[in-house]
Amino acid sequence: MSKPDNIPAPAVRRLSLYLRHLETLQPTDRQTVSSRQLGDALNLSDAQVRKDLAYFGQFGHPGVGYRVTELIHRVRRILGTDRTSDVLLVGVGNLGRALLSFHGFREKGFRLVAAFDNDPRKIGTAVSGTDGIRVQPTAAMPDVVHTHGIRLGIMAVPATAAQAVADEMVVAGVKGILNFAPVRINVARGVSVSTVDLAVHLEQLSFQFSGCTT
Amino acid sequence: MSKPDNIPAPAVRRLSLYLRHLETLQPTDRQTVSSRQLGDALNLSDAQVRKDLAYFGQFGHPGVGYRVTELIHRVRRILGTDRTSDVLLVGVGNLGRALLSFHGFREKGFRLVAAFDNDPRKIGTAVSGTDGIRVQPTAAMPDVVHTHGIRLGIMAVPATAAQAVADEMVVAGVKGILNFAPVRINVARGVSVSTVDLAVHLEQLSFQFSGCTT
DNA sequence: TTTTGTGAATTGCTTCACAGCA
DNA sequence: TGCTGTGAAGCAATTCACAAAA
Repeated sequence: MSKPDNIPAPAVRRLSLYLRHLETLQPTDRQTVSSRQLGDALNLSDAQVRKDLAYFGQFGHPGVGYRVTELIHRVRRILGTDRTSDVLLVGVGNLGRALLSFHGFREKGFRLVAAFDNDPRKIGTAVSGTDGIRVQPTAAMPDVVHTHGIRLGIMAVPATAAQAVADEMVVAGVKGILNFAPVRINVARGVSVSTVDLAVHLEQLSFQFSGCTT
Repeated sequence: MSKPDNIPAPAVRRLSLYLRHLETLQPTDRQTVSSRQLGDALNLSDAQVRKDLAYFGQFGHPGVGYRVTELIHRVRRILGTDRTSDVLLVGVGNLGRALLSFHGFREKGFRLVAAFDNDPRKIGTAVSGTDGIRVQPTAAMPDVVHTHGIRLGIMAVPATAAQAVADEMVVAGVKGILNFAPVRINVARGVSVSTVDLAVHLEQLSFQFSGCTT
């Protein structure tokens, strides 16, 4: 019963934002939201919200709006976060350790369960703030991926190592890579990569005012 | 001599990626790149590359391509990273400390020069790996922003504090905020925000295969 | 030749506007 | 009345294709 994948990529991105906002609504006593209210909260038109959600099914109730808890469940199912999934991390540097001890992933349906690094001084050490995750060599990835049924990996390694590490992850069976190295990563079909480049974000902000001031 | 700002936002985003790739080319002996070569490296069409660059001026040489070092200088000037700019950080938690000790910003034209946090136990302490940055209370922001001429700030605080902290940053004079809290931030006109939500990125990856497998 | 810069054609996303349901 | 879902219209971004330059 999968929808025809004519779904615009921007619509999928916004789906996560809808979910994020809906989750802030749940603790309140509000039972329903209209497309207009959702749009106002995210700076989008009401039509945009309705069209986005309609790509994935009929979730709304005419004259009423969208029921908050119902929509949360539906969106989580679509994103695949209705069940918790295990995630691994490669690269236990400063950023890697920060990500490992970040507990915000849990409530979003992601659980960091393993950490890898090839620095001999790190292998075997426990990562603080993680109830017992120990650093393993990347050679152990295939085993861990298989036994935990892992599909997602976070990569926080230097740019020079990134492509090689990504290749190892893919061979091990990882299907989605969140990449923090400032390089384009090439992967086989069926695997996806999402790159977060901090310098690129700063450059975008920098551009905003360098345009007007000069 | 500013270009008419009919420039598509996606073109500006890609400009950073062009720069990133050009910088990897500079150490090699290659003097020029064609739009096709640049496009191949980034999975874009040659026409896309030419059109993007043409929004900002005429940088190419027909029959030759783009001269690498020339284009690097031009793009940096456009992005405002031809001069190093000082950046502040608010929120000295695990992520904040990781960002402070990340030296990759330097070569991109950004220098982290100050750190703020309102936890009394952190104020006054030095942040390791940062040649001497000491944590200050956020009340000190206006002074620091003024004396350093700071325009950019990174915000690594809990979601619950994010909007209030952002307001303080804007009052202090910050013009661009890189936000790591998973909430939408509202700011005055003339200020821009770029949000990096790690959970959202994982959800996007998760969506890729939850679509096909079910 | 090779390769840029750019109008024209095309694709794709967003907004409009309204029928239909509660 | 209030609100959704959706075809049609409108707009923005990408690709095409070619004249001009080296």
